[in-house]
Amino acid sequence: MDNRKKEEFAELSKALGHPNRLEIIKILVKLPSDSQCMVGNIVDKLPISQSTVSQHLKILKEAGWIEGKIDGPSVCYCLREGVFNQFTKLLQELQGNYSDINLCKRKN
Amino acid sequence: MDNRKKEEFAELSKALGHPNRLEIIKILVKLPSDSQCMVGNIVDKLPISQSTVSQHLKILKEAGWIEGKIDGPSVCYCLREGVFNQFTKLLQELQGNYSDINLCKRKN
DNA sequence: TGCTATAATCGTCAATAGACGATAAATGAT
DNA sequence: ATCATTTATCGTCTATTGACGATTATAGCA
Repeated sequence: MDNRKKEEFAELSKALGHPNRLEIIKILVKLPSDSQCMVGNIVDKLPISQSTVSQHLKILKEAGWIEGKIDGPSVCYCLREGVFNQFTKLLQELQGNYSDINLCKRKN
Repeated sequence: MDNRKKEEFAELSKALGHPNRLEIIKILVKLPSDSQCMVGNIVDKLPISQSTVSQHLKILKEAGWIEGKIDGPSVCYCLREGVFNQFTKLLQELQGNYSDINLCKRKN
């Protein structure tokens, strides 16, 4: 895993590393395919303010988890295509051919 | 995904969200099964001080990624058994039955 | 042209993170 | 008992994060 990938993976992981952002991802995953994913909908489902949600969305967008589509006066957010695959692949690459053989023998 | 799992997943992700910590995980994964994984070995491979490495190890340990075994005057760190499986499962649970159908139709 | 709705950005603040050197604690060797 | 080695912790510092309310920007409507 080269440096670029390491940075990419670290940023994706870091973005995932907050309960409210995980919740946002969960909301987007669970959306029926024909429904809207406006910011307001997300704000309604989280116990934090609109501006804070907007910040979290920015972090998720910059990390590559989501995309925003302007739709009239509002913005529709959605998961970026293939991002789960991307993340899973990076995780597997980190894991390599690791097996439990590598574990320290535990005596304590 | 209940709240407990969300916190657990967020902490694991957050711990992974730093290049130096990713590097530490990579070092532990790559270790030959019969070699030592002393802190000093890790310090030698990273461009940061011993105290900072120790902090990163603490974060990884508290998140559940690694374990430390005391071995004489030194400490041997290793991946916690099954942690990659745990993380992968949580990721899959987040992803649920998500498919690209949910993506916003992109026009912009 | 205003007016409303929506979301992003700004400014602020407290808390956390990430780095360092110095020190402390624990073990093993002399 | 002293000393060297190894690692954790402490104290400090700066930068970043996560939260908020207020403001700004943009689009659609009256």
